[in-house]
Amino acid sequence: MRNPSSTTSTRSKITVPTPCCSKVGIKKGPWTPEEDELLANYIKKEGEGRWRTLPNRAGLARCGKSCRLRWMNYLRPSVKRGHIAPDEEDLILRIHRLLGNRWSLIAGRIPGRTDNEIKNYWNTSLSKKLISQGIDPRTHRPLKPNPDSSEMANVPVQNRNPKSPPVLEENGRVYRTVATRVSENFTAPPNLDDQFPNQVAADATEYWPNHDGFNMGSLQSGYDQGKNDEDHIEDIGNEDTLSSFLDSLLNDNVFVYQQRQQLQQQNMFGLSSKLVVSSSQILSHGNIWEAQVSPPMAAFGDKSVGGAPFK
DNA sequence: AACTAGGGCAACCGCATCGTT
DNA sequence: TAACGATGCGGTTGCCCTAGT
Repeated sequence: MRNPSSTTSTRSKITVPTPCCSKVGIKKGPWTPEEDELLANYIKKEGEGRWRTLPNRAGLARCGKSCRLRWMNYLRPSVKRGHIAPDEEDLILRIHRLLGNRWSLIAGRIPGRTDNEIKNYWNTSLSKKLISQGIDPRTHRPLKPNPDSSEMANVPVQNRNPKSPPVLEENGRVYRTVATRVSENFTAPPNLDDQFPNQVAADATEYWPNHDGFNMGSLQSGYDQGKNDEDHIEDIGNEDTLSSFLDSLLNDNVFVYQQRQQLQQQNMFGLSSKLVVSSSQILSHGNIWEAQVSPPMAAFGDKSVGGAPFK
């Protein structure tokens, strides 16, 4: 569930029952083949949407939410069912490490898979597999903390630096810390891949080389090196930028900062996509940069009407 | 064969968010 | 600006199946 502190709402806090869930005479429980057929035929003819009134129009004694869920998770032609392939599993692991339990976002990057399916797979299979490998499925870090950093092992990355501010929301935009120089001297990291072959390196010990495309100059334009300990904020762009950003992360690339100009232009339009990446240390110009993008509690790609922004 | 425990998965539920009025 | 409606998301529940005893 969302972290209540991650967002603010102007809505009344009075809980209003979702109308379609409180109706009498609404059928619950497993769907029958007949119901499936009714729903599928109706959507094929009329299209998706207007879920609230769809049951009546389709002749179903279900609530709109139930119809939507059934369609999205089961009946949609694009839904791929069955065994999750190893490459899909690897992708889930990598994205989950970056995003946390953002199932819809993870599903959005795995064609044919639904958020529900991935969530179930995670809860029933992957998390156990990680635990058996000695990895905390929540943090993607070793379950047995390193004695050198035992106190920090379970501390969210964002909170390790007491000076790190929380995610900021201002003027309808969302900001998060981008980079903090944490070390002048680079020391080769241990290779966790040997220990945890199914995991990308735990971010606490992840060091990224200065890949092509990492434009330090443009980074510095958002970060004043004269204020090493200060935090810096960077607005996040739209879903295209986010998508390419995620791609770059998944490919073990570093931020594509040359898109910064484009980002700034996009931000002029008030786009407020929120980006979550666990802290990663980026080697650049002899320094290790700790990218402190919003932690999973932040509202990465928060839902919006008309479809999840990054699906 | 009967019972029990555990896993897998579909579906439900509560609530956040956004657009509209 | 607030209220409302519609939609989407993530956590949780509960049913069904299977393996073990």
